[in-house]
Parts: sequence; C-alpha cells; structure tokens
Amino acid sequence: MFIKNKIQQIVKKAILETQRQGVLPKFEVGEILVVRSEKEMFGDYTTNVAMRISKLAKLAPQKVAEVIVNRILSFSEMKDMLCRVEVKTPGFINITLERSFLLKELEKILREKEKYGALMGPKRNRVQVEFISANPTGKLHIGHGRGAFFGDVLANVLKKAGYKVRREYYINDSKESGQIKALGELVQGKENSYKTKFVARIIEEIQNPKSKIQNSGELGYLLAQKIQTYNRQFIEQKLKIHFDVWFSEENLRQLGGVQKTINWLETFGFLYKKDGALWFKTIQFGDDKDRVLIRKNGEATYFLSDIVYHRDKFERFDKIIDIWGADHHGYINRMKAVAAAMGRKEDLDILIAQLVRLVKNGKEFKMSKRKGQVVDLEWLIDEVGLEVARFFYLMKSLDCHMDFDLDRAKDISEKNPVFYIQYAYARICSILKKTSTSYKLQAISYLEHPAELSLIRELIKFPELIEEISKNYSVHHLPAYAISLADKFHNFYEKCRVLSDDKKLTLARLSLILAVKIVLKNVLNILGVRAKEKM
RNA sequence: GCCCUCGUAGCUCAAUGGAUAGAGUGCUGGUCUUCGGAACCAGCGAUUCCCGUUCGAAUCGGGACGAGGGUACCA
Repeated sequence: MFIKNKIQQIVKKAILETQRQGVLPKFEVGEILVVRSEKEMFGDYTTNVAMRISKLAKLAPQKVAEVIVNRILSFSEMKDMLCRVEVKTPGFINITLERSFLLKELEKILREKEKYGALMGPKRNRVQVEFISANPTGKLHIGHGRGAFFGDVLANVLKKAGYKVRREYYINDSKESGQIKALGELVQGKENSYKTKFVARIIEEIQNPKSKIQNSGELGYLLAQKIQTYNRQFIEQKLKIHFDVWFSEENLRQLGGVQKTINWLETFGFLYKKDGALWFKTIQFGDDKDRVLIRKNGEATYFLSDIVYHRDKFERFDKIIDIWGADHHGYINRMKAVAAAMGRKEDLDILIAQLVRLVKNGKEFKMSKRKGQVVDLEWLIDEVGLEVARFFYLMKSLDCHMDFDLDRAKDISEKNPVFYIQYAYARICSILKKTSTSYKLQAISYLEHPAELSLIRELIKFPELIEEISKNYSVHHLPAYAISLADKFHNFYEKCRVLSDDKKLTLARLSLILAVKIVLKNVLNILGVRAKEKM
C-alpha cells in the first residue's frame, strides 16, 4: 500500500470516529484527497478534506480540521509513522512523516533494489500501446518523435506498474487505399504527392531492374514496403524502440477481416445503405454524424480498416491505448463510437499528441508530407543525439503545442538536463568505487541532516509516481522527477561529505547514495536514458 | 462558419480547483584546500484581456483577442 493511502485511511478513521462521538454530524464523507505537499514547509502530505466537508459538517473549515487533527493525534500511528499533523489556514491538514518511518522506506529501497516501485497491476491487465504508426509514405518527421518516445516510456511505466504490455505499430499499407495508389502513381510518374528526395531514391531502387507491375496499388505497395523497411530499421536501430507487433493493414485485409467485420456489424443492425454507399450508424454511439464504410465505387474507407483492426485489438487486449497526432483528433468520436458499439468504451483510451510547430527565424515553417516538405526525425537525432532528443520530447506534456525552431537543435544538444542527471549518477558511482566498505542497513539510523532527509523524501516518491503515471498517463512527470532527484542529490553532495573519518556516518551515507543510485537507475531505465558510471 | 486543443518569466516548459504560480535556460552577483565544478547558493523575472461561479481560479463557465488542428464517400 502507498503511504498516501495509509494517510487516507488514518484521516478517514479520524472523521468516522468524530462522527460516532457526535463531535461532527453524520454525513457521507466520500473520497479523501491526499496529495504530496508542494513545499517541504507544508509537510510531506496534505489534505483539503476539512474544506470539502465543512458545509456538510456545518462548521468552519479551520474548526473541522482541528477536530480531525485532534483525533489523529491520539492514534497509535502518531508514534511510528507521523511526527507532525497540523492545521493551516484556511483549513489544510499538513502531515509530516516520522524520521524513523522515512528510514524504513529507505531500507525498503535497499532491500528491493531494482524492484522498488514495481506494482501489482489489476487483474485485467493485458494492455496494448499503439503508437507512431506512421504512414509508409516517407520518413518519420519531427512530429512523430513525440508519440514515439511518449509511447515507449508509457509502455515502460505500465510494465513497471504490473501490466502485461504490448507495443504495436500499425502500418497503413492496404493496396486499396488512396495513399498507396498515389505512391504507385508516383512511381509511374503520374503523381507528385509524397515526392521527397528519400522517396525518389527508393523509386530508383525498385525501377532497376524495371518493374513489370502496372497496377498502381501493387506498385505503391512495393514502394510502401521499401519505405516501411527503412522506417522500421530507423525505429529499431536508431530510436532503439522495439515493437512487439508490426501490424499490416493489407495483411488483415487479405485474411478477410473486412467482410467478417461488416457481417458482424450487419447482424446488430448498425449498417444502412444510402447514395450507393454503406454507412455505419455511429451517431447512436455519440458521433456527430454517421460514417461511410464502403464508398459508392465499392472501395473500403480507412475508417472501415480501423474498425477491423480495433475489433482485432479488443479480442487480444483488455485495455487499448492509441496515441495519435492532433491531426487525427476529429477521429476520436467515431473510434469511441466503435468501442461503444462493441460494449468496450471504457477500454479504449485515445491520447492526442499536439503537433510540433516548426519555426524558422521567428516565422512559421509549414510542414507537408504530401508536398515533401518535412523535417526528418533522423536529422534531429543526428544533430543532438538520441538520449537528449528523447528527454527533450519527454519533458513536455502531450497536449502542449510545442514550437520548434530549427536553430534550437544546437541549444538542445548543449543545454539540457540529461547530463545533469547522468552526472549525479556518475558521482555516486565514483564515490562507491573509492571504498571497499560494504554498507549496513543498521547504519542508516545516523541519517538526520536536513539534506539527507530531503533526499530520502524525494526517493520515496517513486512508487506513487509510477502509479500516478500509469493512471493518468502524465509521462512528463518522470523526467521532472529525475531532475528533482538529481537536484536533491547534488545539494546533499555539497552539504554532506560521504567519505569521512566518522565510520558510522560514512556507512549511513554510503547506504543513502546506494539507494539514490538504485532509484535513479530505475528512472533512467524507464526513460530510456543510459545510467553511465563515467561521463 | 462550426468543432477540438492551447495561450504562464526574454526563451523552452511545469503546476489532480488550493497555501508564497515551479524548473531549465538567459542575465546579475556569490561559493573553490573538487568524495568528478558538467556542481552549489542568492537575486531579477510571468498566469493575454474582461465578466462570473467558489471559502479559494492559471485551472471551471461566458465573452473578446491570438496560435495550431479538424470539419471528405483522403489517410
């Protein structure tokens, strides 16, 4: 159980007891919100419950808080877990953990090592994270970087949180699709969409020897496969992101998935014909309008493919997380409608990554894949390095519209927090190497310096952080945590010398920095940044 | 037009309706007999504007202004 939840229980118990004694009137208490205090002066945890229930209690918030706190002060937990519980205007209850309790948590880190922070996922635990899924019409661009690293780290976090996670990449390579045909026509010289230097080079490859294929779908498919091979290599080797499944739309189509899905929708009466096309009644599941599945000319829409695909996904997973670019946000309702039609609305989460806006010399620079004006993700990686690029993306929340000035690449590579964090790790390793003394758990009772305790307080936030991210997908809190932990360590390092003549204190501090090493490495692993012993 | 995002220090970004709005970078000034100075400390500096809801609003509601995206029988 998390510390947070223990405190929740204590507060709840206090309220219920005061109600039983008639100090507070009876009412439904509801969920008690306990959060980490923003500042150390407000203790470790804080709750606003007194302000929330003040109306029901018919008492001023401050008074309610006092009643609750007085009750808590009489609890046995006060002795072994909490050292201070106080009321602050206008009615906050601030809770400070007992030093011995902090040390117990520290001990836990040293005992559990890399398993520290690992949680037990709920029973229904097969989760799929689908991300990047770039169309095979060209290289990955700067915008794809967001979804790429976010998805990868989210999958790492979910795994840490105890879920069975699968990473999946969906390839829109249907020979019937407009984009694949357009690629084919590009090869035939009838089209100019998707024409980039990169694509032109690949076209040369497939035309030599000259291809006999005439059909634009087939020809486009051939080109798309080449592009996809390149992208996959880039993702695996350069981005170092590994997918469990590379899912081909064309493959699904060939297996007859399309017809099966239509039959299935038909039996539920979700379909109708209008203007020569086949429609899906998505309105009845919350969409703004019904959608076409089969066009007048007999071709399937992209939406139909996606339904087929998602039906397949729902069979394989309990929970699906789709990470899309903001240009697909208009698609959310209809996909949600599909999930609702399957009775699985709650099992589909669609996350939208805002697009990256390119700026050059203060002016916007439009990217267009169709016109071939894109900035490669590969370029950025080459320019600033993989880890720095990863971190740069991961620090930002998915829904922030980010501006990227091409001239910033140099800045990013020089001024970033990655080294700061890695440096903290290297410093720890360097100290540990200087001594052959092995640490002892008992020694940690000598830790009492404010910088030491502050560092421990930071360390023990980790499990709750993992839980939080696995629930609300706020991946950007992880890099922030890494920075904050490194910060607390550097601060400690300045104030407290680890290796000294005081043997007991040396042992205690060695244990402490070992714990920092464990958690830091853990965080860096999840972020996909190397923990290096030397810089 | 309508719909969805978003608007926070000079810049890039944080902040489940909470307390004195945080970081990094930049700038100013300090720390040095380095367990690795790629460090530490201090200072300057911000919620686009106007109403409203609330004990309390960057956050919720309405409006104005601004940015991006979507509005296809494209993907």
